[in-house]
Amino acid sequence: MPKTSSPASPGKRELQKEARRIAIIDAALEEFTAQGFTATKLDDVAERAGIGKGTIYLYFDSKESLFEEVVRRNLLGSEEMIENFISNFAGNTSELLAQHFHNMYLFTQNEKIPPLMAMVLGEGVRFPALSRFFHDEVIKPSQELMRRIIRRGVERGEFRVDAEEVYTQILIAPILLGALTKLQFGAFAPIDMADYSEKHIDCILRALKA
Amino acid sequence: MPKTSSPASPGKRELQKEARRIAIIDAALEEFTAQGFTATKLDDVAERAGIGKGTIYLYFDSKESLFEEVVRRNLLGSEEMIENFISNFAGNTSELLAQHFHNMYLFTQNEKIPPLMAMVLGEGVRFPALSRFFHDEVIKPSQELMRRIIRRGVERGEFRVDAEEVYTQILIAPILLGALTKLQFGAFAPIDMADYSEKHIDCILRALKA
DNA sequence: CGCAAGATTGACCCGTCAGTCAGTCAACGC
DNA sequence: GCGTTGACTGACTGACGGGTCAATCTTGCG
Repeated sequence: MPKTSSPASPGKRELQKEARRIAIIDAALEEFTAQGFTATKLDDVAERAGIGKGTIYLYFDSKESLFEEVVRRNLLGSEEMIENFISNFAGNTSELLAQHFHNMYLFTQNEKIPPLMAMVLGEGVRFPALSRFFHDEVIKPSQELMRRIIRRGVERGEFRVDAEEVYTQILIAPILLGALTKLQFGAFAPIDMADYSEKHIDCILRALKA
Repeated sequence: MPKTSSPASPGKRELQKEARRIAIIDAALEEFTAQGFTATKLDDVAERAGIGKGTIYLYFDSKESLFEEVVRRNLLGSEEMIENFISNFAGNTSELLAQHFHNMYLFTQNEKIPPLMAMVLGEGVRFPALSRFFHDEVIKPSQELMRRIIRRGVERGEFRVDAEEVYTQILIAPILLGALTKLQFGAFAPIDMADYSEKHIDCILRALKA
């Protein structure tokens, strides 16, 4: 079988390896999100990445660890960026909150994200390690950011004093459900996400306002 | 050829058949919710139901149609009951809404329900028919009930006039996310669902109040 | 060049199940 | 009883796909 990947890259093997690793993860993302974890065949992942199946095992221990890497690389947040955004925001907290939610909606608009979330929710139960990782690395930091914003609002007297006691899940839930609904039912029951997000943010502000 | 619908006709075999059908669905529910669709072995379903695997195929065409039956039997709502409840409610709409949400929280507290929801989310993408069914039979009716309650509130001047425009998903989302969160992360990050639901209902009422 | 080290490959191995079906068993009518 | 009918069974099959590894190719270096 002729080798095709010979062109160029006289450079380091190191670079090649890292590029290949990423190519595999990207291909796996495509397949996992399209087929789900169990239904995805590593043969297909390999084909999409333009390599042989065996090669996958040079980079990952198993299908499962590949899956974890896919989640890791694609859901791991840019928390620092958001943190800076929050710290440096000058306007009032309602605007800050609205902007932050807007950003989250943008994030979930990325077509790769909802299927990934659905997978983690749907198949996560059978991967406790992944579940834990997801909670610690994605859910918890995101909750803490939310809490910081709310605290800011309370301190400035913009939000009611017991606003901090509201579970951040309650506030965020519609974003996730919106993404999942669109994924599952969008084909026959489309949602106007712009309108949806606007109404959502409006509801939240009403619920938190002093 | 034996009697079809005449009352009090024991027809031993008939009864046996219906009982067996239900036994299979119940066993399948257990296995599906514990293992997920793909990971569930029909041998295990059969063993749990106390029958041979072949028998399953006397009652269902395939693993997939068995799955659909499981969903059908367990998520199909008691809409009429709820409808009566709403129609006959005497108090103000805030109380009605609170009560209705309370009921939904109770429903999701049933330990069988969250895994089922997670399955529909996780594997639903590969079963468009199921997705559609789920939307038409579960989501849509539930949204319509919600909308009726909100309309009642608006008509009585209890809710703001544009409350009807709020997407019912936004209001319901925290229930689903709460159930899923508890399922996925409850083991290491427990939630006080009573408190959670209370805060949730409080938020909603603030968001809708006139 | 030539060759060793390392990278890649895909045919193969092997366990796993969904689904089948020939044979067994139990109920019912007579 | 006894024969017919339908329910039930579980060993079997065929497809499938995760994971392996001996063979092959590529690269870097002397």
